Amino acid sequence: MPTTRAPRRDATENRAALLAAARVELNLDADATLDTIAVRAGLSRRAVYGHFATRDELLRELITTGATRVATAVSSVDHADPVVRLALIASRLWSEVENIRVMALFAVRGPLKGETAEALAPLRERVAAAIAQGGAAGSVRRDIPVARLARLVEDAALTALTESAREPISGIEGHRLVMLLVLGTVGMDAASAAALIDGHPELTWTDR
Amino acid sequence: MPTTRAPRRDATENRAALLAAARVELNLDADATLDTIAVRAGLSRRAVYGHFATRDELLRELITTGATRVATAVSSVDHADPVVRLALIASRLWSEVENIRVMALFAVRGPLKGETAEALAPLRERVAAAIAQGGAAGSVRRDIPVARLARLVEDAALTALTESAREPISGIEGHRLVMLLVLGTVGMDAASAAALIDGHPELTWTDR
DNA sequence: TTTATCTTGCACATTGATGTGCAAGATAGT
DNA sequence: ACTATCTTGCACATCAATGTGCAAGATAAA
Repeated sequence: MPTTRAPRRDATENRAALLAAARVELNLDADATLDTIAVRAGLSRRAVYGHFATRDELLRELITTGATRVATAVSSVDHADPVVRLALIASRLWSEVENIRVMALFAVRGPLKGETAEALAPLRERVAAAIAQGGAAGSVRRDIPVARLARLVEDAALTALTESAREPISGIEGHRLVMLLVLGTVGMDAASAAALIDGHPELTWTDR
Repeated sequence: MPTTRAPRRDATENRAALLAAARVELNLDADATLDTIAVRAGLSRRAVYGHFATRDELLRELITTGATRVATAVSSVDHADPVVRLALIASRLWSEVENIRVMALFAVRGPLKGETAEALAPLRERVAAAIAQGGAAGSVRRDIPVARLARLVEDAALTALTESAREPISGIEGHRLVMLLVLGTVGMDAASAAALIDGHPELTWTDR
């Protein structure tokens, strides 16, 4: 009986490289080819099929791991003030820009729509909860129904992330921009939003 | 010499129907097939080629006519207060939802990127001008460079238009939502934005 | 009614991308 | 060094969508 040997190190590395390449390439072009992705990962298109049965499977993995990262990044957010909490969430999203953009992409388009939206559900819930609480406290606008405002807040964050792809933006600026847009969408004026950010050390940009 | 006869009435109607169908269908699915579009227009796929040489030509026409409509809708906007002007522009965009969405689509994606962006240039300029003026007057935030803020404002408007596709929204509400988001992005708090809208009769919703 | 104009249906060529089979070569585990 | 594991390159099958040619039929203009 031939005892199975351990998987080769380079193989697992290549698998990871493929996922990373897909993330990068899909951020550049939503219709990126398998070949494009493989080449960027330093492999041939044929080799991809040694790691993933189909293109969709690669994307599926990309999405689920991305969703996990985002979920954990956001789950650790906690703060009494719901508005600060929203800013914190925005802040975390910035650190996951590439993942978020890919997921936003497939949440709208293609056969993985359902799964992607589902994977992002926890994020939606946290945002909606913060908005509801903020509305009750009077610190968040009440002229837009909670569910809708939650979607708009997501879009606002996404806008900032997309902007960062259009024109290069530094880490600090991007980080601040996401928070500003989210707070603005929630009904806060620009000056107050800036003050709130500067008044809370946990909202300061830290590189890693 | 055979004097050419006038084009048939149904033919020109069908041409228009094709463009309309494309607009609708592309709003539902960015990757809509020529066949899908033709069927919605009540024609066969083959008939499309009697009106447009290629798929791209159909889209090109859709975009240029759309751009013209948007341009004229926005060009008539004029108001001393730059912020009100922005709200007015937002208001006009709402009346061109479908056109705008299609154009936003092709401004990012596909071979018509360049043309689409170019066709939207006048809109961009007007927004940027209003922002610059508002910044000087102190009624618009100055913590974000004008060009970038102009893009973000466009995105904010687009967000509202997209939201209207996600969940049905009445004309009045949609109209108001676009303005609210634009004003919020420009730095205004929710209450002031609402007050501004309600205080200016030219910002009132009119069905037509 | 006559006739040019449009539409249709079908067959077919083309293109671009995905997915498979297989043999030969490269590489890491043992 | 031996060998399982990966990668490669090429050929090939498949699929969906675009674009063409052509003949027969429908429809509006004259």
